[in-house]
Amino acid sequence: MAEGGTGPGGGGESLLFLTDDQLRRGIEAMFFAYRGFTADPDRILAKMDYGRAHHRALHFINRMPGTTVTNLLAILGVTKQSLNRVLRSLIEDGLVESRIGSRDRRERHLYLTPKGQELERALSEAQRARMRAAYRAAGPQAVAGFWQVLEAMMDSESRQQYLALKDTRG
Amino acid sequence: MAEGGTGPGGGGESLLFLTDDQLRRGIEAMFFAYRGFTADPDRILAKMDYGRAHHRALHFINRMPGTTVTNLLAILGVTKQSLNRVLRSLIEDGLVESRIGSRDRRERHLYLTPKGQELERALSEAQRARMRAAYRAAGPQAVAGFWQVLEAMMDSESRQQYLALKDTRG
DNA sequence: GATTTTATGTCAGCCTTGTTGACTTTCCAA
DNA sequence: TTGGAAAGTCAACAAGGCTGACATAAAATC
Repeated sequence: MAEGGTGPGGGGESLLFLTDDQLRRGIEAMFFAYRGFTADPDRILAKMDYGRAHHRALHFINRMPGTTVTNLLAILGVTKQSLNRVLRSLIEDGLVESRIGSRDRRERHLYLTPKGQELERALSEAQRARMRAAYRAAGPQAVAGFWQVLEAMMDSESRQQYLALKDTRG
Repeated sequence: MAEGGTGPGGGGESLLFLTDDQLRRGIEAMFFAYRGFTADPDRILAKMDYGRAHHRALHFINRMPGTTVTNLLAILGVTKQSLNRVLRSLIEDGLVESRIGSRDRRERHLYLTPKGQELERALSEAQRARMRAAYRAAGPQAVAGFWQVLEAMMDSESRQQYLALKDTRG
């Protein structure tokens, strides 16, 4: 009882934040927060004939205009058959344009059309609004910690993809 | 250049952390981190005939022994048909026990059997191990910020459920 | 006591989004 | 010129969401 929040061994940092209860709290926070995170775009998508998979494709095509299908596959972590079904509907509906590569004509380079940009904008603005509110409520120091923990939670491959995108302007 | 991290207007807090780039960073961090968050239990579940839905049911039955079906429904946010499919297989396989309520005999109270506890333990330990590593890498201050932002991101109903669980011992 | 409401379970059917496997077409590069 | 990579397609399947309809038991209410 004498130690309070300063740590047991006097070794400097407290390890109280590593108890099973604190870990469980993080697990449940991730579960409930992710539900909120997806809720707003999901409502928009439900009105059209699209799902979360379409949103993810639109997001990353917007972030990496001209990306190839193979690259998108690696980022999304799904099979090409699964992605292809999504891409096909986006292309048919005129949201995504697929251009044959000039250097390597086997490759397809993906771009959002103006219509695709419009939907992407609506979806991401809904998501940004919630993120903005959360940032504002928590403050800049909390946001820095939020990034740190999430980054440390990623698989190394995801982390590399995340870091590669991090300093890229949208 | 002169302002650094102290903010533009001298109004106290910097608002640099609210730029669209910082919001986008949070969005992508959630996407990639959630993938890591579910990866380890998913690998265990894939060996058995279970999925993420079974994991979620096991988690919350473990956290709230004796909970009713209706309560679990509210927490998981799915339909009773969807939950029932999952519960039926867990009960058939002897991981979950469903006891008729003593006060209200319409209610079913749900408990993990020893076998269910064993699987839940394996799944949550995999998830805790990753969370522990992330906490350790980021440090206690970052963890506090991580909780704050996630909590602010939840819908109010989810937040109430989260807070109700937060101070409950497992 | 009769009626209504609540809690649960179940059947049927649908959708999205993931999977594997087999196969074709295109086309770069050795 | 031929092997193999990149892209796309078709078929089949599964998990896990959904809606709607319906059944049953028990509690609550009139």
